[in-house]
Amino acid sequence: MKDAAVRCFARHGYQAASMDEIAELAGVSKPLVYLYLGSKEELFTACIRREAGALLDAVAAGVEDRSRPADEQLWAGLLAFFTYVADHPDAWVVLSRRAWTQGEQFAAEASRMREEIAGFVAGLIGDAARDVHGVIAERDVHALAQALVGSAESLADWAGGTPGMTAKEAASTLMNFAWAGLGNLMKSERWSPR
Amino acid sequence: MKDAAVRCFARHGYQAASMDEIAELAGVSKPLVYLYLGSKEELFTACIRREAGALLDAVAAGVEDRSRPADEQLWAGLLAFFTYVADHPDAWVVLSRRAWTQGEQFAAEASRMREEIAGFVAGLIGDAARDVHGVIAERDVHALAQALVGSAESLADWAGGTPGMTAKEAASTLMNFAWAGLGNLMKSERWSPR
Amino acid sequence: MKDAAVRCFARHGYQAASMDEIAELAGVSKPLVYLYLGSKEELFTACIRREAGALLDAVAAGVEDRSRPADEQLWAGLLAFFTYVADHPDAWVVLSRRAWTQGEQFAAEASRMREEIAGFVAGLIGDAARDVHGVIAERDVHALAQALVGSAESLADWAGGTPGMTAKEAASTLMNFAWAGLGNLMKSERWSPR
Amino acid sequence: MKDAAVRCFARHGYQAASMDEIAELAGVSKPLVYLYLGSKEELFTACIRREAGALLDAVAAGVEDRSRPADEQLWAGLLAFFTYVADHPDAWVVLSRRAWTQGEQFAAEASRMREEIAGFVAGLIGDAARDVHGVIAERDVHALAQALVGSAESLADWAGGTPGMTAKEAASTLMNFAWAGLGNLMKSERWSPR
DNA sequence: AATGAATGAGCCTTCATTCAT
DNA sequence: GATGAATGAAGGCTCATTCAT
Repeated sequence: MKDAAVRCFARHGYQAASMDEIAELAGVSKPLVYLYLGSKEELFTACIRREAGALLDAVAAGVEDRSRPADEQLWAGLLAFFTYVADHPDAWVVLSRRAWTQGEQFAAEASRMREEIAGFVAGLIGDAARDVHGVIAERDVHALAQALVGSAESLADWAGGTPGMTAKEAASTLMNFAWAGLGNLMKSERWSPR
Repeated sequence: MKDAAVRCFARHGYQAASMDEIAELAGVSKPLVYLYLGSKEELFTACIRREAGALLDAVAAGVEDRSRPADEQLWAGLLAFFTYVADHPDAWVVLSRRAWTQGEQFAAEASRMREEIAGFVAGLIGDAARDVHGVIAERDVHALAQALVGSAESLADWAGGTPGMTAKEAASTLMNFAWAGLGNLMKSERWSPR
Repeated sequence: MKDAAVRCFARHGYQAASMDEIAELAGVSKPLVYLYLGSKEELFTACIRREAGALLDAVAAGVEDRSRPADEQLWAGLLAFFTYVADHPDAWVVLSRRAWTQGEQFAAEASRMREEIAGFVAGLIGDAARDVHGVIAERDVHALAQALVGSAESLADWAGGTPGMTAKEAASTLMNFAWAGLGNLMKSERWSPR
Repeated sequence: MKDAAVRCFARHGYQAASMDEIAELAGVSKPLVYLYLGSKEELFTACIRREAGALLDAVAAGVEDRSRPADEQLWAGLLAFFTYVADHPDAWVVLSRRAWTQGEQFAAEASRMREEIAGFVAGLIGDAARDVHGVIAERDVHALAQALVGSAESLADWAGGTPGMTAKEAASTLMNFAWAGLGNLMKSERWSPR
């Protein structure tokens, strides 16, 4: 039943999705939806929470061991992320920033997940910096995490619309793109305008 | 009048924005809005088109000279982009992926702008590759462009919510993040899982 | 089970009372209510009938002997009425005119009880008239009965909301108010506009 | 438009009256009702307020001169009341206690009117008591006012359902019924159980 | 005998959209 | 050219009522 809701929300967005359609897609009557999931708001929140949890779990399961080298962790996390998103396109649509237009309360819900991922990535970047004895400002760490997460999101969207683009390929592209840049930053080899 | 519409759409999103509010904010009567801009859809499309054009113009003006070195062009473009976004937050809200309500046809409109920027970035990447006599697959070029654009979007959103974050700082962070990664890719120094 | 229904109907009125609440308050499941009492309408009708019967019985028991002098009968009846109403506020709420939702057929049900009481009162008035060899039109008898019943209802409601007002006090007030008026009417000492 | 609403509320009561029917009866579309009168609650409140005001005005106009003898004032007020009720049966249905089932907020509204009338009547009774140098407890005055108002309400309802019953007749019956009773009370000729 | 589970039907409310002026 | 006034259509939510067990 929540699956149907996620499908509808993914297709039309929160506002445009109608409870009628959700109920019909779920093959049940509307009052039943209200009986089990409460209002439309609660239903949406529940969907986001469930999907966010599943995505976080998938990534955590992929990373597996938080004591491995940072680059391996990042690689594993990216791979798990792209794989999950490829396998659950509707979930991704609901979670991605695209869906954040609707009312602050939902933004908060999905935003929490994003921040958790960004925080995890920021942790990795910090670890990596320590590994190479590099220095990097706290603020830069967060900005970089945002950039990395953003590029992952963007690539995920793009991969979703590009037939033949595998999760591994996307993860690989992003890893190459990001890791060298991060490495240089840590070694303080900064680019600067001439 | 379009300004009012952009403000409303930015504040509430497409669906939640009401024509009543737009008309009131514009200081005119509702029928006038319909007379000049047609339906709500057309109005939104027109807004997006206008704002997208302005953003593209700003970036183009920043880049200025398409014969300069690729890194300088990228830097100038990023700086122009972050500056414009900081100066026109409402426009950015409407243009950013956040506003791409599912199931609507406006996605196409904003998507066009995004693709134009991504194409420009892809061109830069190709140029840079040629400059260093590097090799890089066509598909990778596009994937990288998507990643870069995505990280720029993400950073723009994040900067919008982070007081004291200047456009220059954001551009600098992203430039450092991206340029080294691109450079390595071009030199075929790829990261690969052990 | 009917007790629960009466409580609910008294609290919320017919329309606003929900079968869910009634069933819950009765401590049984909803289908059981339907099994035993049929529809909501039938349930309400049954409640009214039961409460009306109980009220009538109480008054009849108070009057006791239909051969006593009319004033004693009236006094006894009033006292019994106010006592019963004070002791069963919910029953009174359901029976009183307040509950006669327009357009429903239950009006008939409660109305029957009211007419029975009014008829009894009318009989008393007729008896009293004969006692004093007075003359009084048939129509006047009924009008007076209505007036007396109405003032009793009104006083009952008022007493319900006035702490410290006893049944005896209410009955006494009404008896004084009514008896002299009736007496005068019977003696044809009518008030008429100057 | 409010007329239609009053008619509907009178026919079905607050809960059972539907905005659809009100709009249809008024010959306008439903949104128009909402535009002018707001929600169903506001509409009902407005109706009650209007009708209560009109009824109070009618009675006040009938009484005309507050310095006349109390019995004349009462007579004039009763006549005006019964006349108004006979001429505006729907208004009376909405105002009478029958309609008070629905939600406390409305009860308060109509109750205000009833208390105003009861207060006026109580004033008359007090005046009359002073005229005959009678003594009567404050509490009795209010109880009697309630009784009188109640009998008026009851008679009004009954007259509404009794063809050929004129307002004058009803007023006359009630005046006879009440005035002697009040007179006796003031002269302390109280009835008491043997 | 008793109930958890399910629904058809309807109501209040809103909003994009259009006439008549 | 501009608008006050009006509406068709649709959506969220509830409730009396009934099966299948």
